[in-house]
Amino acid sequence: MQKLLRSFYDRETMVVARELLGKYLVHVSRGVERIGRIVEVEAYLGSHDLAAHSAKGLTGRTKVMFGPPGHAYVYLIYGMYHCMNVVTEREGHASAVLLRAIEPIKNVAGRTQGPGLLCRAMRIDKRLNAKDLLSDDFYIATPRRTEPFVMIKAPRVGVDYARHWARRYLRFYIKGNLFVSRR
DNA sequence: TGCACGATGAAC
DNA sequence: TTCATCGTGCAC
Repeated sequence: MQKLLRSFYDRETMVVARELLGKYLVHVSRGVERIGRIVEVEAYLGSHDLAAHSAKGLTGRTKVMFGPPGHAYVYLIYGMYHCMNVVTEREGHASAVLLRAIEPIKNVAGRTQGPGLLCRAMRIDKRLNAKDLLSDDFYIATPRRTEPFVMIKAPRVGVDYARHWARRYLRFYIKGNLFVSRR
């Protein structure tokens, strides 16, 4: 597998989001390598995007989004689930891609259809916040063999508070994949 | 120092 | 449709 380089993440967020589909998320913890195929993502375009956490500005939680690309932004949501993002674009742009669902490839137990379930199954929590995704134990890679797929665009989930930004088609997923979260 | 509210998921 | 559960951001 070919690990994605910094230059992959340092591009327009919507391009990164679309190209993350079909890639392999790899996390090694306690000597166990877990791999999931990314099948659903959402793009958060920067501090001007009212649905993005970075729209609140530079705060303790959002500082990772304002940092350099290719790092993980992991946060606790609703007091019980974690969500994982990939920081994109140049430092200071505060954009990211939320990983919403994966297809189990290796050592992934439990359901993975949704950002909270994905993190639970991949053993991803706040300890990985701000971690470099070019690490040896936490990265995204291009699989040796890639399956062709059709991509679907849809509005993002759970961001109705973001007015017109909630209606933009910034959710991308692999058509027909069984592990895409519904709604 | 207090409090309203989630980029969710599961139960009813 | 309701609820579990708690860190964050902002009001006071």
